[in-house]
Amino acid sequence: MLSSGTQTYHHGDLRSALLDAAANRIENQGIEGLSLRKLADDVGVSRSALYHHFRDKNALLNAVAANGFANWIAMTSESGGDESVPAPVRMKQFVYGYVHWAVEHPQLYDLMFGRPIWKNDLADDELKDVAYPAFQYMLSLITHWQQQGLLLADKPALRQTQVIWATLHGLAKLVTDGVYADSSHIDEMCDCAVNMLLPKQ
Amino acid sequence: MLSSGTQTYHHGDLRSALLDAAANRIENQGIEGLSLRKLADDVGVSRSALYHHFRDKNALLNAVAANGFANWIAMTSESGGDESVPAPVRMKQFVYGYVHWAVEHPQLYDLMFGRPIWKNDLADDELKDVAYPAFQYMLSLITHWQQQGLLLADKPALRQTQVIWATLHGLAKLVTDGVYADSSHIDEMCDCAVNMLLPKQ
DNA sequence: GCGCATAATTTGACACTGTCAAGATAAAGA
DNA sequence: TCTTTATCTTGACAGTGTCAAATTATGCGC
Repeated sequence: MLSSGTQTYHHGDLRSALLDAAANRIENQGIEGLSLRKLADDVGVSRSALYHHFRDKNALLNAVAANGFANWIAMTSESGGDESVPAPVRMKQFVYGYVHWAVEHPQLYDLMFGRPIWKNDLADDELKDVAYPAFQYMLSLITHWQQQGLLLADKPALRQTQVIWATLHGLAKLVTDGVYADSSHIDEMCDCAVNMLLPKQ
Repeated sequence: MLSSGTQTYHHGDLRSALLDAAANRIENQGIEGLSLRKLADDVGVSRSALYHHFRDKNALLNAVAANGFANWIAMTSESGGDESVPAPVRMKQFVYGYVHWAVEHPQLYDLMFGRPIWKNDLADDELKDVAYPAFQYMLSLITHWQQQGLLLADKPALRQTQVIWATLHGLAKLVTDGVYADSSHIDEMCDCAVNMLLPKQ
């Protein structure tokens, strides 16, 4: 009784059903609230059926993060690619896009850029294959800004990329974590960040 | 058989013994690796003795974070307080101090400024009482920089504080999480950040 | 269409987690 | 000394991730 297109054997496409359910639960309850057994209940399957599609809980999280990066890259290249608008405007749009995406997917953002996966060396090859190009894309984009004269000419592009990314990352995390800033002033904060990072407006 | 100064009843000062052991374990294995039962073993006490000194595991983490903030404030006011050195140098020292402290205590920094505690509203009053003054101190410090002409005069100090803090926070997290930057270039990144954030050098 | 190999799924079990209730112990106060 | 009170332990429970063995259903070769 196979209903839709590409899928594996008898229970339908369990792998992507698990991925969807996991993404949903993460979005709502956060990574902490994700239990493999509840997940199995959501999909209507036994608690250890998952292990035939993912080696680990970590492998499942990696796959969710990988999907997130694919989504993220789509959003990012959309707001950065249009060559007809002037570079400063594109930079502003990029900053807005970056922070807003993080605010709209706080838990997913946390999973993708957070300590548990990267510092503890839990990222598998599949995730690295999609995450590293994303990092590289940011580098090329900001290098491009520098070439267009938006940034300091006498500082290495890599360092400026790291600082700009740090600012975006920090804005995103402070807002999503609710530590100090709240989400009603995101745009003002983004504006201020662009103003401070562009040497001459 | 009470050995040292201020302590409660018969087992000695269990509360602070637990705090010390918890801080040690967090420093080494991270928050994820902290189990109340291992902690009890470390101190040589039963698994639920802890509940007479902390309501929860969360209450214990709050107390560790609160200690971290006390430590952090001591470090911070040390590098920012000396009025004899010029303001730009002090700012640079502050940036260095901030990022280096985070890199030296990555797990503790994560606990103090991370999502689990703040977003999920798990911070108790004791923690807020020591954390909010820390945030306020950063605001007053950066406002002071603005008054001395280091920052943009036409942008609100609060916004610039948020952006600067976001940059520091982002640098710290990117380095400690090992996402993109590694720790051998911390100083170069800090230098670059200061250069980019100061409108005229 | 039949039977076998193989993949998918389930059940049982284990070690581990945080937390609580009830009992045991030792200290403090009268 | 006796009572009270705080401290600590033991037993228990629900929940977690993970694995081995058993069960089921699917696809392929005949």
